[in-house]
Amino acid sequence: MTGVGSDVRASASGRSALSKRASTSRGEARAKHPYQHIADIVRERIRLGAYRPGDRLPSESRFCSEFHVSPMTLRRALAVLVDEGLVSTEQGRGTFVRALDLGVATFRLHDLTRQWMDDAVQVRLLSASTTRASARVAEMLRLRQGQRTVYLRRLLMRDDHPIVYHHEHIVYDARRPLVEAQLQITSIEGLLRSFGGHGLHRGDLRVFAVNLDDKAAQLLQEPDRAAALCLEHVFYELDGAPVSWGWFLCRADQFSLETRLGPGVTADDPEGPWTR
Amino acid sequence: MTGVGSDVRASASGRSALSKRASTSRGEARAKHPYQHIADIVRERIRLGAYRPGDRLPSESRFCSEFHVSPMTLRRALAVLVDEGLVSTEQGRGTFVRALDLGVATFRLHDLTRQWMDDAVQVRLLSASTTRASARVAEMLRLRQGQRTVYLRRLLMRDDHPIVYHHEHIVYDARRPLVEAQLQITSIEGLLRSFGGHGLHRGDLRVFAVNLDDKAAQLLQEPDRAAALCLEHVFYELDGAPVSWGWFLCRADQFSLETRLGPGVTADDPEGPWTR
DNA sequence: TAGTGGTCTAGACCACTTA
DNA sequence: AAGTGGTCTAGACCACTAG
Repeated sequence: MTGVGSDVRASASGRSALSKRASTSRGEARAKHPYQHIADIVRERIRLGAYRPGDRLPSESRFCSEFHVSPMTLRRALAVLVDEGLVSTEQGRGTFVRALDLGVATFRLHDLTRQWMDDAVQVRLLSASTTRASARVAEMLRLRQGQRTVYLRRLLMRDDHPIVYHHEHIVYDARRPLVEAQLQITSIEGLLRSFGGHGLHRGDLRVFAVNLDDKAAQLLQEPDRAAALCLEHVFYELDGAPVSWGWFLCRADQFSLETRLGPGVTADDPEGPWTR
Repeated sequence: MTGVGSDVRASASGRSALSKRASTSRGEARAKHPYQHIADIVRERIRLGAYRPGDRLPSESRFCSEFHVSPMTLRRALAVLVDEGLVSTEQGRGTFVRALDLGVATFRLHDLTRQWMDDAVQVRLLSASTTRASARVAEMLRLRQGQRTVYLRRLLMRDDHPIVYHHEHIVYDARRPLVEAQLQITSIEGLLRSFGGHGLHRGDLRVFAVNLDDKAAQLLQEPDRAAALCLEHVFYELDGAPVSWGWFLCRADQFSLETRLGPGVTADDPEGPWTR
């Protein structure tokens, strides 16, 4: 298939008079841009072991010659692989295939949230009350102890089963309709959007494991002290003042963060059936 | 400070005869590349609210005029902000400031591993034995039940306190010195590198919360059923065959994944002290 | 049709590494 | 000094969106 593949331009875009874009004539085979095509080829070579971890790749100028593209385009292609964590570059030395390294893995919170972005998921407001900031809340929201805050508790349900328990302390500010707006929320989209929708501008997030206390366990229909994934958040206003501090407690059996290291499988090529 | 800042070139590199690089003469003030400088300026404008969530940014050509750089350079600058999740681009429509969105947050595993990459952390091999694959192990490693595997258990200690418990099933293969090499490992660097060092090429990772069973709890000196952050891994050979399946069980009080949403604070500007 | 972002060219000079 | 990656230019054409 993609195999050797020199002269990328001929098979993709390029302004070379012939071929505005390959095969738009029959609407098949999504045309690839040269940089994507090159990235795919090099990734495939890494996957197949033509370039092995620690190896230095051919220099950029060599690649330019091989693929008949300009330096900028070749560079763009390599940037894709750098971005994927597959290779790393060192000025003056070269571009190297990275060995498997746990450290470079990244997880997207999207993987978590899309699990509760389902339409079947409903938001149930458990309680909403104004309170006086405890010492801890005051510290997190940079208030003086005893100042007014609003305390919200919500339960996210799917098919009448609880999956996430959320609670949150919000600085009380009569000028801002933040709280009123939050009380209206009954959908997940609304909940997630609400954080960004009202002047909130920055946030700090933290994911860790917790044991559910008896109240939370009961709400989530889990055994007492069951483990849960906790997503803690603090949101800030434009001027840097914290306005919200809260936690999403996610049932451990429903939520995880996943990712892949190394060259992914680009196309078909189902890489197995493996049974030794 | 960075403020308005038109004509980025004059204050940074550029080939404009004058100024090879600003202020190399007294070795102060790390010179910025134009694209970095522009990204900083635009990020600052977002942070200060000059461009607000949902707003369309000036078009690329306008920015080019303002900063006196070429389209490619301007584009590079915006790419930085796209990468940070601060703005998003839509072909034919424009570039927009993103509202706060939980979904786009990313966590780096590096944040986890650097917490145990400390020199003070030691690796203790608890046991190493050849076993026959159970149904579950066989399924994960794509073996037939009863085939030979190696089972390793390790404890990571800091200051004589256990922080991570790792165990792992490895396909037994006399040709490969993988297991032998793993047995030698006494440092963290060695452990993390070992995954990449022996032909392993790809991996799937998963992070979730678990309750420690009594053995694990005892080893980690935690109460029974304490919550822990579990990092599960499966590593594959070049040809796609799985060779290792294991878990890092991390004490919940020692490990978390953290990240920030929205425009970070670029330079000084300590954005506080906040007490209302 | 005008305006926007997306890609690409064919060079150039720079900073860094290695011999 | 030679070779490598890093940045930049001053345009060009394309695909997409919206009036």
